[in-house]
Amino acid sequence: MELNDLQAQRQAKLERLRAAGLNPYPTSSARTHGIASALEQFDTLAADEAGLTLAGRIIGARRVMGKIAFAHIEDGTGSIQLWISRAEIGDELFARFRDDLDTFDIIEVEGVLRLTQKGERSIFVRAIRVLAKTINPPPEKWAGLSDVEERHRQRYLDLIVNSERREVFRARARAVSTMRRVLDERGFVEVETPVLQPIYGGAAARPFTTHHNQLGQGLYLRIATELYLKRLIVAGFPGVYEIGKDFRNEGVDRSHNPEFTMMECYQAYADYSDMMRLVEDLLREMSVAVTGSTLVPYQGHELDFGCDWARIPMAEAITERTGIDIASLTEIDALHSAIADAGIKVERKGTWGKQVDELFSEFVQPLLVQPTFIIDYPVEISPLAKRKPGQPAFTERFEAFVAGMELGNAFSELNDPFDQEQRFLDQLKAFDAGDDEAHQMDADYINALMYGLPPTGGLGLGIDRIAMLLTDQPTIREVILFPHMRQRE
RNA sequence: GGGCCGGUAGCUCAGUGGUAGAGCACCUGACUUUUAAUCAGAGGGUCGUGGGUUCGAUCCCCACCCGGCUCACCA
Repeated sequence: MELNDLQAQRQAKLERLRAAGLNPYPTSSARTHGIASALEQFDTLAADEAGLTLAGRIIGARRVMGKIAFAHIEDGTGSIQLWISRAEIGDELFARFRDDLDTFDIIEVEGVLRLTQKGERSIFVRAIRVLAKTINPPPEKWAGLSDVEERHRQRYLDLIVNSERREVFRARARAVSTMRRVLDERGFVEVETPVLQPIYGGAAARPFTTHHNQLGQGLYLRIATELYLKRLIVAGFPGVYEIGKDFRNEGVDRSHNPEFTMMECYQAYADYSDMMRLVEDLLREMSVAVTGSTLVPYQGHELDFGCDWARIPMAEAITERTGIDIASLTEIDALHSAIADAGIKVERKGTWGKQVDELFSEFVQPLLVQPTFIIDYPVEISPLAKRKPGQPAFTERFEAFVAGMELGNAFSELNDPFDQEQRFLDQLKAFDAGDDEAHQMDADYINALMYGLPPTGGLGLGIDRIAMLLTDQPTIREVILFPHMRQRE
């Protein structure tokens, strides 16, 4: 291991500890209290002059004077000041604290709680022991670690130094546990389905590929859990859900990470309207659990998860923003002509469904700040959704939008095996025509449908994006502990 | 993938075609109530990587690597 000067100095201190017969990495701590609990009981413990042992990482500067020293330790529950008197602990231990310990070292102190003259709650130290000597020095005292790349690559250091960021991940955990609680209470069964799949499906995306050596089999990392979960509704579960990682081989930006966490749930004898109410309920409960309110600040907006979400048919939304009535322009050429006649600047797409999606993404989606359901998507871009009665070109599908971001996708699940087979065949044609995100044919899924899928409502929600909203973070990387980074030499 | 911006000490950042700078941190010394402790002193650099131009490149040119923003693509 090559060490720089600062690391070498710390290693030398470590060797001095060893030379003095001290183990710089002992097996356990004799801690009697967490710091937060010691502070809660401070008055009582201080009055009793009760001896206690605390442990933690030295944070901030050590303030060492000739015969007295101060420092703070932090243990994940809180932080407390150490008050170290040379007269109390003796010359040798005082010198060891001064000469062989550093900021970031993890130590254990025995002593009594006592207020300093300045009134700070402190532990008046009678003994010190090293629990883990650190080799790497801390970043700058005030600016801290601010380089975004380093914060993401060395998340552990980011979270040590910028300890308030730990709250973002605690909040994310509260959001997920709330989601689980709500789903569990409603009778959904949490299940786990394959990540390694011989056929991928359930979303429009390019997959990662991998390989099983012993079986000599090519495999995909799942892009969605959808088709396996619906097999379980066929199997007789009244409702199932899975919270797990999906993997999509696509670009990285402020709202996309190649691996991301998705919650998908399916409910027998329900439809997409039920899923809309479920989304409303989930986000309402999650926002309260995370922020204490249904009014959530996000990047200068105030999002309201307290009331019912707007429900706007996609065709209406597009007509309102562009003047183009996609419902009456059901051929690609007619749609292109209308776009040209209206003088609308938008990228030309090769198929009607993709063109509609493009109009929507360009002119409608960015405006959807408050929670909104866009409903009734074109069948062409919804190969797993049931057709809308009386409007066969559209489906009972919605996507949930907040702050211009798509949070989720849901539909009344297509359960007609013949229609489903035809949709897959259409997807294969699209794939052959160059749409590399088109679905594969999943014959086993068709076989499952042929045993009967009850009318089912299905929903997928992006957990990372919800975490962004509820913690007011501008990018998905700030709510992912270890976001994908290009490998560094 | 395109465009723009960036990479200099452990960290945060200045800077220049001619010996590489600051603050913090670190090290040495002083100091018995600090909390951005204070005071005095010292050390610390393949200036992202590789080429090129030049008497001389951290600086100019080219390529590449890594990142940020943005556009494209996408859930």
